[in-house]
Amino acid sequence: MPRARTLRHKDFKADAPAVALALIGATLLVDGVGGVIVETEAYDQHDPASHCHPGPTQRNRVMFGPPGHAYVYRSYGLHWCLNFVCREAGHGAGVLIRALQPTHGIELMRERRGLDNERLLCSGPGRLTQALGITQAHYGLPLDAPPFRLLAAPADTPVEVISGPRIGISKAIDLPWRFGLAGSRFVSRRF
DNA sequence: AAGTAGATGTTCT
DNA sequence: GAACATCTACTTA
Repeated sequence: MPRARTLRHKDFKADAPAVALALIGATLLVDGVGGVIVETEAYDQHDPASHCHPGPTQRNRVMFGPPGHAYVYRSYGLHWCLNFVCREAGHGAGVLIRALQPTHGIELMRERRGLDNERLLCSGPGRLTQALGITQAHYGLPLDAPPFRLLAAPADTPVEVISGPRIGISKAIDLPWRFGLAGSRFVSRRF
């Protein structure tokens, strides 16, 4: 099996829904721990549900910088959520990573999550950051350098992607900007 | 299976 | 103060 291609800056120079769709099937590792991305959501500046909708602020500033970097924020005071910055500088846009199928470092993820059930290790944006050890310390870091590793899905195995409305928001609820790997049991909720 | 409450910190009005 | 890109534990059926 050939070594997978590392995703680079260029892979994030597209609008958020296109990047969110393309990321399904890629492998995300943080210090060697992680798995296959099976669920994402797109957010961009024209979208009232997005953190970058109001323009640059202290929290969202990384989304107005170069693509291919991590935007990390705290959700409901308790959880960290991981986004990938996309599109060109000057416009805010990002892709929320919502679920992984665990493949690497499963024992460590079990310890961090305090759970045995593999299906529940990374099936939600707050769950996967806990399993991978992501915190504010990762804010703004490039995705093509340690501790991150981001590998493209093998080109010879096509992935079937489904989409639907995003979860947990109250604005722009009809945009079908949630993407998932068809049939995966590791998504946070059924489509 | 489905619904609800409560935990908690940051951002915004 | 209110809202919030969430999760868990607990209830009710």
